[in-house]
Amino acid sequence: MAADRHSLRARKQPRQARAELTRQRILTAAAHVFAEHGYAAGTTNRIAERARISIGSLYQYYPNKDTILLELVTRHLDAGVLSLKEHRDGDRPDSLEAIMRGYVRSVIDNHLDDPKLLQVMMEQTPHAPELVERMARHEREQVAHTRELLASHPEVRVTDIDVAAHLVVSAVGGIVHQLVAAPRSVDVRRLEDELVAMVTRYLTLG
Amino acid sequence: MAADRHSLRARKQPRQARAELTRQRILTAAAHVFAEHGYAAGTTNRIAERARISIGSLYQYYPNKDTILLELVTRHLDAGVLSLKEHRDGDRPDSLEAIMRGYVRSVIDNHLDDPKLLQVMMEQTPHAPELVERMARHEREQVAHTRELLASHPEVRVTDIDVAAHLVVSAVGGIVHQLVAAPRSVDVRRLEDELVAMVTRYLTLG
DNA sequence: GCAGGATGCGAGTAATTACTCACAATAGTG
DNA sequence: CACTATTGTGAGTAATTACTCGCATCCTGC
Repeated sequence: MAADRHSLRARKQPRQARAELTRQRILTAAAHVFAEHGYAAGTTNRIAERARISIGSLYQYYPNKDTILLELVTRHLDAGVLSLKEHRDGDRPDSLEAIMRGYVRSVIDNHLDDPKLLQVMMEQTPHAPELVERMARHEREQVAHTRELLASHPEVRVTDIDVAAHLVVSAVGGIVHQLVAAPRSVDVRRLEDELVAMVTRYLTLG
Repeated sequence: MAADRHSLRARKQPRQARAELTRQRILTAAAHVFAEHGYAAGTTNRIAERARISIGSLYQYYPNKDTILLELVTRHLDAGVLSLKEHRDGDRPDSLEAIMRGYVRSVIDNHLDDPKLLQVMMEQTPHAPELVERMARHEREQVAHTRELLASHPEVRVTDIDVAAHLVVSAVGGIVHQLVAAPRSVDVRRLEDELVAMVTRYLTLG
């Protein structure tokens, strides 16, 4: 996971339809392999094998191993943002608790999808500057959005909105990641209820 | 990070004082190297070099690389438990908030000590069965202890003590890990205050 | 001071793995 | 069909790295 000088080399971009298909096959295979073996043991040869293409083809689409993970992370983040947007647009709840429930559930659903892969992404983030940057930006956006939400909602009573927004995002993210890391010893929906309750009470009783 | 058959091979145990010293040197060096390079790039040769011993000597004390990390994790967990005990025995606070403040601060202090190393430990945990087991046990103990605390404290009003204990441990652990992973963009003590407030309110207004 | 055990050494080995390159197969175009 | 650009192939390479082993050095008890 070091800086790579392969990045600069020009990669041809797909002209035929099968090229795009191969790209997708590689990503899907990589997701499986990384989830099963972790990043270090998830070798590029294994990925190619699983995708049923040759190792040479793989390197025609991705200049190095890091880039594959980077694309997986990007897609995961994009999917998360989209999911949040959908949750918000679906219904217009007025109570703060309903909003928080939507948020919490959305985050949980995103992460329970493929816990192992998510674990790998979290692991490798600190070792790739590109990933660090992307994650940091994503978090800033989350906090900013939450801040706006809190600021505009009449039920919210906290002294410092910035800190509160940060805490909410950290709490939900942190707990869900804990949940993902360890095999869940407690019912997910049950924990969701309590988490929503905790956050809501915190926000309304400042 | 696979199963290793070296583990069974007998390792001599120290007779002379310098042996124990070397052991300690290895551990200290390993902590630095893992923190700086991560686990995969933190090679045993680098550790030996930093400890100013030969690679051969290193393998006289630890049968393989995994074992070194395992010992570091063990010591960290033990230190954490000890720190918690001290916090509890130091003063006898009666308010729930004071207890929670002590707990949160203890966890934060433990983790802010060497964030990078902690990151590596968290990363590797899922890849070593021994570590998984140890961590799981540690968490069970934490939850059990918290459960007892909540059960015996008159201020606590929650419907399900088990879930509440789980949530508190997850929340504190999760948020602190988030805090450690990302460069903290918000003041630590400030976040601590709010975290304590959140948890306390949750517990007292069930 | 010496015998024997404990500790230290480090060049070398076997295995792994990211990545290359010379070439083959295939698809679009006139 | 021929011709060219695009896509696919996989044996091979260079680098890395966990770990070994035969030997040197040191310490301790007698």
